Amino acid sequence: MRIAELSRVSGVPVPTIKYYLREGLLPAGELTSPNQADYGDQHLHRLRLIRALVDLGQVPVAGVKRIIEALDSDSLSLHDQIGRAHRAITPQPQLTASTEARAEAAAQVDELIRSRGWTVDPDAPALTTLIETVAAFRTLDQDQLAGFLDSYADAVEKFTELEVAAVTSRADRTTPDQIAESVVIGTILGETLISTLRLLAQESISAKRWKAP
Amino acid sequence: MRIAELSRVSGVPVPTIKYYLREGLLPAGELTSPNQADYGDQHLHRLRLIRALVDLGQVPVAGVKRIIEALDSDSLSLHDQIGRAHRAITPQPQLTASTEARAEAAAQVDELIRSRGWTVDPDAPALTTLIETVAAFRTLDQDQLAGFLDSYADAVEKFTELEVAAVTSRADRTTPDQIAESVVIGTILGETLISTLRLLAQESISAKRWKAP
DNA sequence: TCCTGATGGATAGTAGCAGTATCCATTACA
DNA sequence: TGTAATGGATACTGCTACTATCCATCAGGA
Repeated sequence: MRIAELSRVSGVPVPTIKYYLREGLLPAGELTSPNQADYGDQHLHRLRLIRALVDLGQVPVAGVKRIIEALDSDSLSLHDQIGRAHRAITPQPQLTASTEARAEAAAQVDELIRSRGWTVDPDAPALTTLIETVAAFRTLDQDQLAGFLDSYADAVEKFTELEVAAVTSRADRTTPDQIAESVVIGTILGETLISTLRLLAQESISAKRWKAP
Repeated sequence: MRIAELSRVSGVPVPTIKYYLREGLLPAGELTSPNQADYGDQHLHRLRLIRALVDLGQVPVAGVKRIIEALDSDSLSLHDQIGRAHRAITPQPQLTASTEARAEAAAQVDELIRSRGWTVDPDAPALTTLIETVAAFRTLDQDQLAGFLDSYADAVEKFTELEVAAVTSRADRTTPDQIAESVVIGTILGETLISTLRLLAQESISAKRWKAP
């Protein structure tokens, strides 16, 4: 398939495909002559993955690149592939909390992780964001929300169990590469799923409780 | 307090504060002379809210403005305030799915909402995103993840119950304005909380299951 | 064989976002 | 009384994610 057809089938404009090629998100097609290349199904698949991560997952292009590099490096263990994908999508936020608020929040988070027996790299960027967020709740006079941290963690563990089940339910039928891809898609698009479901659930409850008659 | 002190206390640079003033995110201080204005605690509080939404919640500045306008308009019912805040943070993604995939996904989502008895505005932008995401799962050969939609919704309802409890637990002690603000903070920072907790839970499980020995 | 239109590859340009920087005529206050 | 800060206006910057243009080929139909 040539680039025009790839563009037509995927719905991605040709200049954008060229841009993804330049950025190394998409592998080059097989050159059949100095100015003709052939693209296959794997290019279409990759392109769809890119668009899903960018459009739905709101992952920046540079992040998609890091994710793809992790997926493509078969020398990495699945755990390391997942770790890199996580790092690629965890924004390192501006540290905005006061030192005291952060220390308090860090203690609460540490206690949470300890009591749940989670194994977490102390350098995980998500940890910083979590601490900063808990601190923000307090700074914004929303201590009661910070108090629900443990219940939030309960519900989150449910998701994670679901996802592990979803991934392992196919483990016998797929290659490690496909498992890694499933995990990445589940992590990123799963978040979009959760947040939109949450919005809808909230809207529904809000309508029942507070809608003007 | 003058702008320099507001900057020092909040950690936000003076030019940025001026930018927020220009954009109407922050109300002007009270002018005590043509070139001196006085800022109070409500300015500091507002500034902290802005930074939390921007830095932690990843809400674009234009979205923060719409949220603040919703919070400030006391003519709106709580339900409408929440609705506007939701709209301000729901991105309208590029429609990327094929017509058939979208129709299938829409049917699944409709069925989900019907079976749960949710009251959802058919124009809710989150609905479009949800349908597009479910369609993307299928297009990316991850049908098994789409199949978990109902279980995801189960877990999401738990969050929403938690949040309603958190908000109403203070309802007798706060004004409607403060309830609306709590809901907004809970919605947006709550999402940050959920996604970082999810990342940590995944990392922990991934370490236990797949970490190279 | 000739011509039209597409292609790969390179380079340059653009729109939007979130600030930063600069300037100026005041004004606070040591 | 002079130095530093302020409100307000305008201009500039860095970054991201594309778009546009150009060009020397090259495929495929008339």
